[in-house]
Amino acid sequence: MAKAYERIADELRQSIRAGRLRPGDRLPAETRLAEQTGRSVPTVRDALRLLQAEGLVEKVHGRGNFVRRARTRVQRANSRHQWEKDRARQPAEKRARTGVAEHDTGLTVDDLVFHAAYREITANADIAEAFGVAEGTELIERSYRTRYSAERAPFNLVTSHLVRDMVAANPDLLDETKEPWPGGTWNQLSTVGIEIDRIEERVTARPPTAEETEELDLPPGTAVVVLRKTSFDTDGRAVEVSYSTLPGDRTEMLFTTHLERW
Amino acid sequence: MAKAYERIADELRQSIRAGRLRPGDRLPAETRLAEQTGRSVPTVRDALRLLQAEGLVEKVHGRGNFVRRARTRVQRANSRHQWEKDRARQPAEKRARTGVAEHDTGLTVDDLVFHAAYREITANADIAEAFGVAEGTELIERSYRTRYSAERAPFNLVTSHLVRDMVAANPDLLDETKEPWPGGTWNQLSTVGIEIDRIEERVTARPPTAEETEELDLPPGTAVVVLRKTSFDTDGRAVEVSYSTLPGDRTEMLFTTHLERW
DNA sequence: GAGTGGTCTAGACCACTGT
DNA sequence: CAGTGGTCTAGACCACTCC
Repeated sequence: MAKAYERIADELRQSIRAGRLRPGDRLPAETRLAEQTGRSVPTVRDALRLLQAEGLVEKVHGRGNFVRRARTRVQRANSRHQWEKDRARQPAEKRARTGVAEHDTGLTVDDLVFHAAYREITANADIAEAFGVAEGTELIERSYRTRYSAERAPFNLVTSHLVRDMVAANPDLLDETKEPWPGGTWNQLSTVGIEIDRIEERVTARPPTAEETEELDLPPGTAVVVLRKTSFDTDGRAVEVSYSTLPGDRTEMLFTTHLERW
Repeated sequence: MAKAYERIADELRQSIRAGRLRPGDRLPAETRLAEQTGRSVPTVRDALRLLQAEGLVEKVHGRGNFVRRARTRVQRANSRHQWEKDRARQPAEKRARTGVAEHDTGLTVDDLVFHAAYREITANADIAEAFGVAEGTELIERSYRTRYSAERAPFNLVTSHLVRDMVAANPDLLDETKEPWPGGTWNQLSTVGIEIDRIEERVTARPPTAEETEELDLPPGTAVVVLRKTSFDTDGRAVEVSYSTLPGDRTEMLFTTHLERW
C-alpha cells in the first residue's frame, strides 16, 4: 500500500509524461487537488514537493504550480582552453571583441554583464597544496560574476587565485579597474612570461549552500556543479587555481580527450 | 522578520559550523527542538528539511537526525581512457586481473560486484544522431551496474550502445554470458578492427528520477551526474555511445587538457 | 478582491530502531 | 518496550499575483 502523497505524485507524473499536462501548463490548485484526491492540502503539498525535487514542477507563489519548461543550457567545452591560449597573442583590438564567455554561449559582449572584484588574501591549506607553496603565501583573489543582460541572476560564480609574487612584475594585474582585460587571464600571464601548457579540471556536484541558493537564484532541489581548475605552465608549475560554481540544471560540460595511436 | 523554520535552521547550521555539533552527532529529538524553540514539530521538521537539502543533516527513521559525515568519493579521470587503450592489447591473463573500475577506485576485483545485461534495440533520434546513422538502426544495448561488495546500492548505472553491424563480425560481442570481458569494450572493439582515437564526454547534473533515487539509494536532495561518452575511431566515426548515471555526492571527475606550445 | 501558494499549529497514529 | 522520525488531518492566517 503506497503512501498517499506518493500516489498523488504518481498520478501527476503520469499526466505530465503522457502529455495531458504540457510544459508551462498550470496544475489544478492545491485545494482543488485535495478535493479531487480526497486528501488534505498538506498531503497534496508533500506530493508537489516530490515533483519539484525531480524538476518536473515549478511552484510560483500566488500564481500556481506549473509543469516546468526546460531551461536554456550553457555549454562549456575544454576546447575553450586552446582557443583562449591562441587568443592571448592576438592584437589587442581583436582580443577585446570577444571573451571566453561569449565563446561558450555563442553570444556577443552586449548580451552579457560582468562583474569583477580583487582581494589580497593568504593561502589556506587547500590552495597552498594546489600551488605547491607554503600556507600563508600572499595571493590575489579575483571574483567574477557573469549573467545574461536579460536575467537577474548570474549563471556562474568564479573565484580565481594567483600567487602574488608570480605576477607582481606587471602592476596592472593587481588593479581591478583594468577589468575586463582584453584576452583575459591568459594574456595577463603572458605579460609576465608565463605560458600555460596543461589544465586540470575537477568536477563535482553538491547541494548548494544557503548563500549560493540566494545568489544564483536556484530553484529548490537544484545542485551546483563545482569546477576546480588548475593551470600549469611549461615548467609544470601551478600558476592559477580557480573555482567555478555553476547551476547544475543549466550547465553542460564537454571534454574531449585525444589518444595516442597504436 | 525571518521565518520561524529559517531561524531554527540558522541556529542549527551555526552549531554545526562552529563545531558544537560534530559530524556523526545526533541532533536533539524533533519534539525536544520544538519545546526548546517554542515551535510546533512540523515547523521544526521544515527546518530540518532545509538542512537536509544542504547536505548538512541526515535523517534516519527511528534513530534521529544526524550531522552528516563526508562520503567516500569515487574519482574518475580522463587519463583512464589512455590506460584502457593500452590495456586492450595486453595479454589476456593481464587484462583479466584488473578493470577500469578498479583503476578508478584503487580497489581490487574482489571489492567490486558487476552486473551486465545485453539487449537488442533500435536507435532513437538522440542516439542515431550521435552515431550518424538512420533512426531505427539496430543496436546492441548493454547495461552495467557496479557496486562495492560491502554496500547494497551500486555507485553507477551505465548503458552502452554499439551499432550491431559494426561489431557483428565477432559473435562473442553479442553474447552477454561472456561478461566480464577481459580488457573490456576496448579489447572487444579491437577484435573487429576498431581503434579508438578520441573520446567526447558531456557532463550534466540534474535531479534524479524516482527510479534512480530507488536504484542508487540516493538521499533526498542529491543530484545525479550524467556523463554521456562518445568514442570515435581513427576514421572519426562514432563507435560507442554510453550514458553513465552517477550519484552526485560521491563522484569526482578529473579532466586533463594538454595544449599546443607557443 | 478573488484566488493562489506559504507558514504554522496541535495533535493522532504509524513505522522503524534499539534495548 | 520506549524513543525516534514519518505520515496525515483540519484548519487559521499571511503573502503574493492578477484583474
